Amino acid sequence: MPELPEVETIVRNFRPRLVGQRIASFNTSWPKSITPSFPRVRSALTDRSITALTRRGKFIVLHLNDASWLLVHLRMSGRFEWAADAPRRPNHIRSTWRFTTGEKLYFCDARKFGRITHTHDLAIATADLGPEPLARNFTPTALRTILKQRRRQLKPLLLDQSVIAGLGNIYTDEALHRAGLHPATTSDRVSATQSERLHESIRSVLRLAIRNHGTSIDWIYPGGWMQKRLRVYGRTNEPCRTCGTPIKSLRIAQRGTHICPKCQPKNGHKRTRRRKRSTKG
DNA sequence: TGAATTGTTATCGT
DNA sequence: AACGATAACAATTC
Repeated sequence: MPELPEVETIVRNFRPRLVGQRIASFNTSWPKSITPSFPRVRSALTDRSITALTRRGKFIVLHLNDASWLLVHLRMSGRFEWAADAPRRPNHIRSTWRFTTGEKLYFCDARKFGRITHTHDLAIATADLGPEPLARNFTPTALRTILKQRRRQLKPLLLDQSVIAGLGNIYTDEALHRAGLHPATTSDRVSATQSERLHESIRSVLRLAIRNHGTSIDWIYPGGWMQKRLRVYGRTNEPCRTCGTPIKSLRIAQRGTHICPKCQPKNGHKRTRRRKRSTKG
């Protein structure tokens, strides 16, 4: 559930108190979530200091003082919690960091899908992630190239972390609506103008969501208010904020998908068919 | 109670 | 072979 803006918010929130801490001990009650293995990660972490906290796609990256890294992926329901900040002992604690200051950090995860990975080579660990959509090198041309290189429906293409890192179900739907594109549109049929609009939509919706500290949909991720600004996600049958047409929910690539049928027409308004056929032999 | 939820991976087909 | 579509899966909530 947490996507790029939520992960970015978490990183910003935890950075001041986490960076500089030295790990006294690390423990888990769910070793399946730890890679390469709990004993190896425990010894890699013990007595190390955290020198920086960053984000790559939906991964939280803890930089350690021996030039190794700990990657945390929240998947659906993962979250961090400082023991001292919790009014009572949190539910679903899976892993615990104890620091030399005496502070304790919990990794809580109701659904146990979250993953914690230690690596000595960050580049290898993140090798199959696509570009950061908010980075300078993610230009309109870069997106145009991505769309033309493939021939896939836009929705699963944008959800694919190896294509672009950080988009999930919410912001994919939001970006496509803002760009006026139907999620089932085939990527190589997106025009240059549409591609440029999609590029702008992706970046502006992510920036807006970060400014709003992410989307709080349910119990999983509290604290954000981007849900007030969403235009399609979770708004089935509610009026489109652009044209008033009821938002429709459909299923694309086994994912719940939300569109405005008027703002995001299936084939655009032009060319509804193509005749070209491969004649290579 | 079981349908819904998401990102990743394995598998199947072209 | 490379790519794209699809199914399965992790486990829990409401």
